[in-house]
Amino acid sequence: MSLRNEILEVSRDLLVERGFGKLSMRNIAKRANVTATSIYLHFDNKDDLLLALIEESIEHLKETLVQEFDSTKDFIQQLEGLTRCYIRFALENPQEYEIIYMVRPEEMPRYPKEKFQQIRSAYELLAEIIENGKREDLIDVESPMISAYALWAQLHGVVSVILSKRLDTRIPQDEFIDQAIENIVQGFIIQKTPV
Amino acid sequence: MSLRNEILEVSRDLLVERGFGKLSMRNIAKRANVTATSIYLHFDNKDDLLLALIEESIEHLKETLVQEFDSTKDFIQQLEGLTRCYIRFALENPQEYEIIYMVRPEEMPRYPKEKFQQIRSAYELLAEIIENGKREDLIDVESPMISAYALWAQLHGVVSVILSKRLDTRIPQDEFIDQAIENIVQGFIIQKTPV
DNA sequence: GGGTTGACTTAACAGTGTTAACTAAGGTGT
DNA sequence: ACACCTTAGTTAACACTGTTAAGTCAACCC
Repeated sequence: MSLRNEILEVSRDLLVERGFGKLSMRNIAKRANVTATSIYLHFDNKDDLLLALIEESIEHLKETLVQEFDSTKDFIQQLEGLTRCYIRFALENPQEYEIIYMVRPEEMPRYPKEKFQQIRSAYELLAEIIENGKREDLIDVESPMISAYALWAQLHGVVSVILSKRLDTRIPQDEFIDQAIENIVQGFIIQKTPV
Repeated sequence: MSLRNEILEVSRDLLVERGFGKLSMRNIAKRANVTATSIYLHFDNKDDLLLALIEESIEHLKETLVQEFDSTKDFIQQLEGLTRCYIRFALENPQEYEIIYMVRPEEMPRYPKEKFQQIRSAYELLAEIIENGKREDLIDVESPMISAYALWAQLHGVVSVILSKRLDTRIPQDEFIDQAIENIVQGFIIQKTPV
């Protein structure tokens, strides 16, 4: 196996094992049985390596969502299914989710913004569903793109509150998730039947 | 002025000026005209200093929300007012908001969880409003606490997407915020009038 | 066989948080 | 007055971090 892939694999392992904070060039190198500088032969710098990991994780998330998607279900079921799937992915792969959304574009000035906006590909599926819902006149949204973004932002909030362990200990996580999903989905479909 | 306050002030300035990432003990010390080790005479460690900054920022956020709160308005207006105010605070004080929610409890194992859960005090106002809404039978929520948390999580998601510059450049920020707030608030009040 | 290329290492720089040991000043007790 | 202790600060160092310049060593090419 090429050293590049070895590095990626080791990095992935270390990320899952010890978390983002402990992911250092020297740690990675040590486990790959090379020196830290060798990594620079295959990646421009740490950001570049992280970006490669991020892209892998995005792909993973995307696959998971696509796999879950069931076009035979009705609109609301599709929406709820995807939101549930999204949250499930994040909880089952916390480190992967974190690396996708914790690494901040502004702290990686060397890398083109497009790379980061590519991340939104995860939300494109949402946009598609919403677009369909609009076409079939099931919801009444002005801009499916903005709506999809808003939906995704809310989802991300729910996930990040859980992952960063900010949830009040008195609150059962499952109930919180159910409540949040209900709010999010309901907030969406209300627009067809205004009060 | 005591050195402790001087350090806090300098830290606050540096945080706002250069951001969280550039906030180092040596930088702070240099601007306060002391050595880095002097900081340790007044704070246990960097986490301790950060926590002091966080508490200040929480207080600021809390004050801003309380000031905005207008009990004469009706339930929905109260809800929308507070969500708007929350988002406005975050956009006007990005560094303060970030330090509140970006510093992660798990990366500060030395500090008691309660300190971090105290952060939820910001959401207590939300819980109160919801509680009132329930009492006056304006909404039908099972648990006001869980609902308040869900609401806050959604809000946080919207804010963090904007602050981390993840918003698609084609999407006007204001429209995104309006759409998100509408979704969030609507998702809430629907529960009184189920479809 | 000499030259070039590629993969890798060593050594170093500048930065980080943190600690142990030290200094200097001021106040207190006798 | 003098010894003592506390307070507030320092210097020097440790163990990390990302990153770079320079060097090594083997394999391949002509």
